[in-house]
Amino acid sequence: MGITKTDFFSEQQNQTANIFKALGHPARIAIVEYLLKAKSCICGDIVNELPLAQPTISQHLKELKNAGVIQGSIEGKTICYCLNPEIIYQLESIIGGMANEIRNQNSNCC
Amino acid sequence: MGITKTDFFSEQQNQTANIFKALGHPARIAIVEYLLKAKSCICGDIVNELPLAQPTISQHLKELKNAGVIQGSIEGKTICYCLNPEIIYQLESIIGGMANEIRNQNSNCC
DNA sequence: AACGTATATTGCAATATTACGATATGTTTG
DNA sequence: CAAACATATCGTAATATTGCAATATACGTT
Repeated sequence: MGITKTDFFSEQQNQTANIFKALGHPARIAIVEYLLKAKSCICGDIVNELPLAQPTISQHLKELKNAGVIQGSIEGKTICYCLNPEIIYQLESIIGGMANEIRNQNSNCC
Repeated sequence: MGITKTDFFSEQQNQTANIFKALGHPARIAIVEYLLKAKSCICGDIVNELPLAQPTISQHLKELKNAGVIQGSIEGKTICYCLNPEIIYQLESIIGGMANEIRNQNSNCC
């Protein structure tokens, strides 16, 4: 159907999936990488950096913001976007937890 | 259009996005969590664990496999699925790198 | 070989995503 | 206030994803 049965999964699972989903597009990875590289939180240069039209980028930024991956605050004429450390740390913890579980369970299956 | 302009992004960006995308669905998160919990690499119980029909789960497993997140090997009558440690470690490294960059750049913007 | 069990594939309907032109909104500057 | 700029929203077309019933495939057992 294309409709995701979110009701059947836990709040936690849905939220985790949402963060991953937000990062599941090369343009959005590129945006995140750019925000990391541009130490200070840079504003509208993203449109010039990516091979996508302005409305498209605006839409990607919106999705990243909805998922909590980035934050945006109005800074006069421009809007200042930057990463939300909380979410990145949260992701680090989720993946780190998975990796640790794998390291601990030295299964010799497969 | 719904078509992703993968050509315009780096191989690396596309591959990273693909892994995130594979994890960007609650059912697939649930599958990964189940594979982590069931220390030995369990086979067909996943269908009984999730509130989804068998073809749907088969499809999700296929997507996880395509992205390299899980591995499947035929084990007689059943098929044995388990996580691919490589990819999880790779993800750990990607996210860890991002988190470290954020920690190092103590920007006071936003 | 015939049956049961486990998983994959096909086909299709419903919905979501991606992309962008056109346009709206808001802000600074002249 | 008007012009210039930055960003968001709307509308729409193309494509992708999600979900499942039906069916196919593959293996082990009788």
